[in-house]
Amino acid sequence: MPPSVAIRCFVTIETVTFADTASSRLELIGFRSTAPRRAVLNAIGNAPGPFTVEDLLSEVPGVGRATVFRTIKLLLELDMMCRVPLEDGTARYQVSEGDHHHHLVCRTCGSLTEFNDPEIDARIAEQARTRGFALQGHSLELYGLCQSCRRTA
Amino acid sequence: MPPSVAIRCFVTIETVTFADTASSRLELIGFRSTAPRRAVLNAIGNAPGPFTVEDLLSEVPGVGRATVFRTIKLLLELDMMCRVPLEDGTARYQVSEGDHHHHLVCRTCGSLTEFNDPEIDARIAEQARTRGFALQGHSLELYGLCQSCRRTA
DNA sequence: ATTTATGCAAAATCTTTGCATCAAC
DNA sequence: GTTGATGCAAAGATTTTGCATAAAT
Repeated sequence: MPPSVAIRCFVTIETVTFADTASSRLELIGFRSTAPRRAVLNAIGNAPGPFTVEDLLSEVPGVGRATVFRTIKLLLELDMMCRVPLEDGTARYQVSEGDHHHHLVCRTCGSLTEFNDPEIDARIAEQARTRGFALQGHSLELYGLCQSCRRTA
Repeated sequence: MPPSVAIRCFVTIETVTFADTASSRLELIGFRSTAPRRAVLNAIGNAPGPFTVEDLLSEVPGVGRATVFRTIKLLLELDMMCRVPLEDGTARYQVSEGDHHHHLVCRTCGSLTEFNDPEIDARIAEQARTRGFALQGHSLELYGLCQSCRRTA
């Protein structure tokens, strides 16, 4: 009988959170990892959906307003989060799922769905080119009723 | 010699101003034509380009802030003016030239150029349809440098 | 006469800033 | 020990509201 060998394999499934990723990226470019900052990043990462600044403020009771505003600004500048303008002039924030994208904004429940459309992007680039406009960015939001609100209505 | 007939023809070229048009439309739906309101409509009609609420306020010194805000809101609701959201969260206002349209927003000089693209609109409708989204409106802004700012830069 | 619109000033929002203190590196 | 980050509260900026008065129909 040949000798047997026991092989035990540990597989750790690590969920890399938004807070972790963001924190690392911030540290890389010289920002410090502080408790208040991490708290804000966690709150953002755990948000169940699009949120307002007010929402975020109430999720991090110990943290000062200024810090929350400063953190949001930081993440926006680094494209780690996106700001979605609503029709009433207010905005919602959300962690960007992919790269560049557009949004479907539900007027009833406020849900935000990201989507991409290379054809639209191409036409946009073309329109800019035609007009001698040096395109640097764009923003596209669709407003209406999401699938479930539509059924309810 | 046959009798002659003099025919004199008066042609009046009337420039119908924005203020006139808007005022009439407002009266038609039951709003009153008041001096402050007309002043605001005139200022809007005479604006050399996109303007902020602040710009408008300073153009109608005698008129109260509330009236200016209320008039803007009214015109937006009636689609007689459009609100263009900028990247910094502020907005500019402009009399809509055509029907539905999109905007090229110059990051340097702030100029706003309207454009249309049926193909983009079609793709947008298609994207909504695919997702079971009842599309009711959309907003598309392109950010970058306009032709002249681009040359200067 | 009715009823809408106005102006004012206060209130309500929303965001930024100055600065002393605290914490990270 | 340096330097960046924080919290607080005050200041700014922006928009809305209540209400007595004025003006339009």
